[in-house]
Amino acid sequence: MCGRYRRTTSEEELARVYHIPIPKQPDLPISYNIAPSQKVLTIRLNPQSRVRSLDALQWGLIPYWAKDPKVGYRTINARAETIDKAPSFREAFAKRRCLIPADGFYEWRKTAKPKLPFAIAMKDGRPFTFAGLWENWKDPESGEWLRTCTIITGEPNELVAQIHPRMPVILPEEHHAAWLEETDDGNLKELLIPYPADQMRMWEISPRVNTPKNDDPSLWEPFHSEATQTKTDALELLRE
DNA sequence: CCAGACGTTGTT
DNA sequence: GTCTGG
DNA sequence: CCAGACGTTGTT
DNA sequence: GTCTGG
Repeated sequence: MCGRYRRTTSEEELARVYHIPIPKQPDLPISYNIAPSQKVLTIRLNPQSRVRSLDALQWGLIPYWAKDPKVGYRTINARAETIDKAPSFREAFAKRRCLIPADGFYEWRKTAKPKLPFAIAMKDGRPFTFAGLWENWKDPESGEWLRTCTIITGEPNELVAQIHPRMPVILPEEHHAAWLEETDDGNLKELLIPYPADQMRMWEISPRVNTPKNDDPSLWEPFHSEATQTKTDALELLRE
């Protein structure tokens, strides 16, 4: 699902676009290939000060009651369909929601052999935000606090459905304020729907993206594998 | 009662 | 096959 | 998400 | 922490 994405918009620019004052900044580097377990840039709302902030959280949510932080390896995504029931996510869904800025994400078409990676982004190239949840977890051994997050996934739109049965939930700006509140008006689950396909584009990219060690702008370049050069159905994928 | 799970993906 | 690391 | 490891003993 | 299974 959503296990890899790109964020090359600076923190300064994101702060401007999403109305975030920046007394302090996480100073996370931009990346063309962000992977689970890494620290990722998030937007949260301080319920006391009513101010939005940019924060670095580790990707892979660890519930506060977990005994072992390794559960974070399996909680990089939360299913929208069950997010209000799943023990690992329901409390975070009720009280600890966040936004995760990106300007593209990657999905693999696995019905082909070998699997083929694709990039998905907005047609206008602007950044957007995934719907996310966050948690604090205290390491019982060291007493250290770990701050973690997860990206919510749901049904794909018609564009992404061509290659993959799931996609991350992207929230339009009109819903940011409600999502970031500490309270739930009871309708938040209704926001977790596929982002309109007509505003997005998708293209095949090089399998160099497969390893997060490769982290450079060339990952964004269109690429045509032998499989897509020879298979009619794959070529149709690339048509608008 | 205690023990054990608590998650997602995709399955050509 | 399953888990860890990035 | 994918890639890569997956083990033990005993310690210059 | 809370729920399910035995």
